[in-house]
Amino acid sequence: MGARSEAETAAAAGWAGIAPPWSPAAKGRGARAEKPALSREAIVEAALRIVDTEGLDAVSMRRIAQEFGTGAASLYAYVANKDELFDLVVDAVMAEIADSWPPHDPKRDWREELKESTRLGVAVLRRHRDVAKAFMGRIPFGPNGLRGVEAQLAILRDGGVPDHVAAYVGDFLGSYMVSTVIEEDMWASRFPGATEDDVARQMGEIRDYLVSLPSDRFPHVVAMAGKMVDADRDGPDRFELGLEIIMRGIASYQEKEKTGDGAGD
Amino acid sequence: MGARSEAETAAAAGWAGIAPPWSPAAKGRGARAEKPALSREAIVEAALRIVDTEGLDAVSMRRIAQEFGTGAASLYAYVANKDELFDLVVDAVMAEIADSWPPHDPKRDWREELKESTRLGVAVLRRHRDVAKAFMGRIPFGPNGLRGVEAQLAILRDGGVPDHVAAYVGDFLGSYMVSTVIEEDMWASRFPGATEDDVARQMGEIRDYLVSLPSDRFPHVVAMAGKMVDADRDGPDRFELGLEIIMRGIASYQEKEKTGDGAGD
DNA sequence: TTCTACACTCGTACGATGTTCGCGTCAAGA
DNA sequence: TCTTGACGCGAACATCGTACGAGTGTAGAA
Repeated sequence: MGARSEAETAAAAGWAGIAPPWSPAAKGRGARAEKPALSREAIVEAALRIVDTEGLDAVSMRRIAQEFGTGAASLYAYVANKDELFDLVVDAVMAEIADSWPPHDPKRDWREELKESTRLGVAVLRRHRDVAKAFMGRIPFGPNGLRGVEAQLAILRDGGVPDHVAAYVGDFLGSYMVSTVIEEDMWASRFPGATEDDVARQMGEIRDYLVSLPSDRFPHVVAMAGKMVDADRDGPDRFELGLEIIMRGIASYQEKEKTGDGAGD
Repeated sequence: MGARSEAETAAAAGWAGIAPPWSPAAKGRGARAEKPALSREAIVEAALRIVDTEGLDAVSMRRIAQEFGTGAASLYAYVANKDELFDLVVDAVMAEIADSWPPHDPKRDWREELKESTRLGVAVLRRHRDVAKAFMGRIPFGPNGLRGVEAQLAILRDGGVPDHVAAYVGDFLGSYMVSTVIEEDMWASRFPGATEDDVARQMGEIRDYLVSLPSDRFPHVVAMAGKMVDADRDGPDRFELGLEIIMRGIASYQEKEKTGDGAGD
């Protein structure tokens, strides 16, 4: 319990109905006062808020219910189970991502458009701590996920990328976004409560460990220890490098001018 | 309980010490008969065996202990906690992967070598059901993980790929392998107990759903539904396509001949 | 050979988790 | 005012990871 109003405390203690007349609870079921009433959207919002402040692992049905001053069972009237709830959370984040994208401009270079989309998407994921973990093993085919896919396909096809490549690249870039953020968050989440400095020191220790390996068996690892570990710090550079690698790879499939020739599948 | 010997059953029931003299348990601590004695390696082996037969989520400390006819508490003498155990499992799989790789041959094309490594790695991951999920958010810097990194770096650097690119590509390909297998397994794991046909039907339904979308708002998704969903079935093709995209991207960074000039970092 | 002390095993318990069941309460209709 | 039906949600269940400490077999000392 933290700072909570009397009304919330009353509701949380199960006083609904026997609350004193000056309590909002006395005004009837729907008038449960400041806290938003239970609903699918409100539950998803609350879940996302908890992700932002306490991390994905802190999201439990009880913890969400607590946000409404009630018990976990109440949530099951609006959500089938935790898995479905996470589907909704993922789609809510996909909405943020798709909303962050500028409208498709066929005159721009498709590589730049795609890069920018991916950058913006990663930015949204980063804003929500480790929500990226929830994306793993989930098909983003909710309504907002589809908006994102549609936008990506528009860029790719207008850019002259063959359909069978374009059909795959959406998933590919999605996975890349998610992996990127998960990996970035790894260091921090592995040592909960660690400060930036702690993380930096941890990475220093790992680099020292790599350097200390027998250089006859691990010559390349020893030689590259600095580049491998330090690179993890300035994530943007790594991320941009991967992005550029992917774009160049895709570009090599680009049909410079659209001939009627089908590449088959 | 499945088919188990009398000795195991006795041990499982907590009869250690009061077992009848003809029971193997009576022969003393070390002689617990057929079942391997508790040890770090044996625990990791058991965990991996459960992953293979029942999936990653079925791996609990109790379930592993059951494999030895004992309780969960006994495992903590060999393993600090479940997280460390999973580190060991991951490294054990990394050992399999690294062992599956042929020795580096500088005369071969580095792209082909790298592709083959990745293919073999994915094959190992696939063999262990959804063990790939355990790789997520884990740095593969165990002894065997390092062997793998070393091998990849050797291929890349000998191939003339600049160091700062090579340092990143190892992680990149690792993520790609893991994401690939997780995505492939997604369909199956989402509907536990589903047969191949069930999965195929599920995917058909999704394709139908995509086709049924309003084509004014989702023109590209509707047009590409077939290519997007069906492509999920023959994973190898998608996987190979991604592999080729990555290789072409990396190749664009390749220095054709090694000049003394350092690319800096 | 007997006794002592140590190291290790593992039953039990604790606090979490997701989910289900059904009691009890509230608000609308008769 | 009384009845009725819907639904909120407290309590319970099965499962999880993990800590603790009593009990056990073994090895070394006497």
